[in-house]
Amino acid sequence: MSTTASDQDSDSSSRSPQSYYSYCSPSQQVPQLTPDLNNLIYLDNGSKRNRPFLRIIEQPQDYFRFRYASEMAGTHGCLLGKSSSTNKNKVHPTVELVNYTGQAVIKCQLAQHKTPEEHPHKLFEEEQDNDDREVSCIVPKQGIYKVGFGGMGIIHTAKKNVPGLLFQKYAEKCKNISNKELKIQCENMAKSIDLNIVRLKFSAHDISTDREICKPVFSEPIHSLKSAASNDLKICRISRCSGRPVGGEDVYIFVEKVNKKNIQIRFFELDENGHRVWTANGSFMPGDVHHQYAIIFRTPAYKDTKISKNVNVYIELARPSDGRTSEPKEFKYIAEPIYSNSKKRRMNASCSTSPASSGSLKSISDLPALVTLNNNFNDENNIEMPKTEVLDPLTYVL
Amino acid sequence: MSTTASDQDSDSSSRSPQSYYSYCSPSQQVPQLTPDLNNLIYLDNGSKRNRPFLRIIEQPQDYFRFRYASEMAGTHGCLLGKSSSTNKNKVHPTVELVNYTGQAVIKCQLAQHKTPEEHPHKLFEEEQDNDDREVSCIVPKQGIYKVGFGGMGIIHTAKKNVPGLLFQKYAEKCKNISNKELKIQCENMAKSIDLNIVRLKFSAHDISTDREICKPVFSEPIHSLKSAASNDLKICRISRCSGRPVGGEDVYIFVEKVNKKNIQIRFFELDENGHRVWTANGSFMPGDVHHQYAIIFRTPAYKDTKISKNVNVYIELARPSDGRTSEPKEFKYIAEPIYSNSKKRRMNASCSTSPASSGSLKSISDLPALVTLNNNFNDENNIEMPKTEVLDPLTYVL
DNA sequence: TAAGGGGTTACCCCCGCC
DNA sequence: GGCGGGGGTAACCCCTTA
Repeated sequence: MSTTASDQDSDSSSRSPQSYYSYCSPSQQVPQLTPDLNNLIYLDNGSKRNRPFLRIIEQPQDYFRFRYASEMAGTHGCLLGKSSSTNKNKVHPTVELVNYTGQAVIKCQLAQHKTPEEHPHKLFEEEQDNDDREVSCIVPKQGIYKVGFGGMGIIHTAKKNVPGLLFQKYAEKCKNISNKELKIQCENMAKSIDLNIVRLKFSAHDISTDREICKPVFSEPIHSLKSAASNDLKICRISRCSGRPVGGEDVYIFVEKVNKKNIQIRFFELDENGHRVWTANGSFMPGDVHHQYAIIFRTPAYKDTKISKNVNVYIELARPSDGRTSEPKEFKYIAEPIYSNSKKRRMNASCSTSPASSGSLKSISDLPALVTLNNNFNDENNIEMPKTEVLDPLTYVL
Repeated sequence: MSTTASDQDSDSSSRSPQSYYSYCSPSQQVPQLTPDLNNLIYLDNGSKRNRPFLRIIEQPQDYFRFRYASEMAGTHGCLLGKSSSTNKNKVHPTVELVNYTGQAVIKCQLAQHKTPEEHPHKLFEEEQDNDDREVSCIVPKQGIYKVGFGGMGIIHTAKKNVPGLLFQKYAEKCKNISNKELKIQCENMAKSIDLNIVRLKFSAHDISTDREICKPVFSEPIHSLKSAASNDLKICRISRCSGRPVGGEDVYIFVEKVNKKNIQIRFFELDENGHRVWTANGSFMPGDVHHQYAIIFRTPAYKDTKISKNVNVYIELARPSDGRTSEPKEFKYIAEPIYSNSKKRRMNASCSTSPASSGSLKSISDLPALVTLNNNFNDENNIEMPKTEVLDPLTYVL
């Protein structure tokens, strides 16, 4: 949801002004090898004119499956550009070297999420058998200083190998401390590295001297697709998508891997401008999360329990640790007949996903009448529940 | 469910008559170190009088967690007797050497499920640091020829180590074939061994010569608790436990680990004698099994869709590969008002497990009225669904 | 600390689709 | 047939409770 600009390393003390130019709207797609008039915009700024800098034209996708070395036997697809998901045609992470003439080498390697340091995971290039931890390209190509990095993969370094890798790296640099001491330090360092998030680091180098032409740029983070700490949140199936405004009704949902101590179910309502005018949490306890893949929760009461007509709201999963949310699913609070103005009630008030269908929410009118009737309340009887029967929502917050 | 007798090795060509005596009812508990009058029964048979034999007094539990060597750092509880689950006091697998005088060594080791051969997993004895694959005890103790094997664990040998283990074992025995050939044979042999099931093999030996005093006995199989091929089946939560006799309604259930290609949801009805007078399967496809832990299925139609009063049936999980089933959960087919004789309908016709409660089925009267009303049909309207709206149950069979 | 359990890591393999 | 995904298993690691 958050369309953050590609961040220059946030820990770097001297923030380069160039970083302000590296913003790239996710919706903006810049095809490779075609003239890009956007360049003119960047030349329009007086203070930075003529200083070379790198800028990310196409961010990498947010989520990607990191593969272990043992999984590299076959082929499993490469890291794509962020806009590949919205468009049909595939693009790759792309950078441009601006305000530079002559040849240069652009290198790509993996950096940690929180620091500019090298990441223990390995950037892998298809069909290239180099054992470096980086991928290189030369600009200009066809006269253009833009280069897309295609065919890259991320090889997941086994956790147990990380301390050794760091030790190797620092062994010659740090001769002043004992091996034993260094080993302990490397072990501590290893613990601080998040193996589920990497960033791409692009740097530009003089083709003959290898000297850096400008400051490197860092991509937005790429999250491991298989970890419950960083994966994509998703509501796959939901047992009911309507209910009473007083709440307190059980809903069974099937979800992609979640951590039971780090998940919320959020109900919210949007106004016509798309602003959230009401939110509340579904109530459940960690024990109601079944093996990371399913949750039973109780619907929260709507802000007005005496609504006279149905209200459409949304349900989403939210992960407190990083603020990520799932795609929302629709939910409808059904007006109780006693408060309803119209005596005509709708029959299509509730819905249910069918076993035969896949996870996506169906149009209500697609559903067989039998199913749409299942969860209706016996509204002809018009029974109002005693207040004491509505269980208190125990909102669970991390 | 099946109360099989402890089986003498079924592959043995000459079946020992003693095996007929080794039957031990699961409900029968023989406390250790107390006189056992049952012995008299066994002495009553003319043909076998005075021949020594081993008999299992207490079977091991059906399900146990096999631990990897890497998990043996702490302690995780030992293998118990089968009747420990029904009683409070713990018992251990126990054998008795009958018709023997003088001292003897009783050994216990792991055997494969289908053959009397040694199992690659390792029997482990607490506080004993022996690297044997067996546990030994000496009888008589306190004058009694019964011995309980306490403090045993099962160490799961890694699958990849099995061929090597077999090779080691056969290397000196089979000098007539080449190492290469033997290696291949060991690899094939390894594939045929079920690592998720073991049996205990008890043998009695002369204390000085180590010669076997009688044929060994084999316990009932012990299943690995963590594998979906052998674990305990369980329905943990169920979104509804009542429905229409015509079936076709969605039910969401949370289950313990299952294999989507090897699981069925069975509805059945019992008569007053406990015989299954009707069975039908819930319909779903492998894709409706969510990550091994949850299933959406459609209820089957009851044999009579025009029942005039509610019918209580049961739902269970069934695993075709080994015929195992879960504990059943109750389900009620609700008579449609049009066919009902009585005009008084029950309000407690449906139920739902509450998020706050654990998995076990609650008494219907325990449930809050609000919840019990959720899934009722709008029976006041008395709408009969057109036949075409009822989806055909697509019974999935392995 | 014993006794049980759930979750994570690393690995292995299966699909549907070109 | 092999790409581009994806789910399941094996092995390991750690957490709850009492």
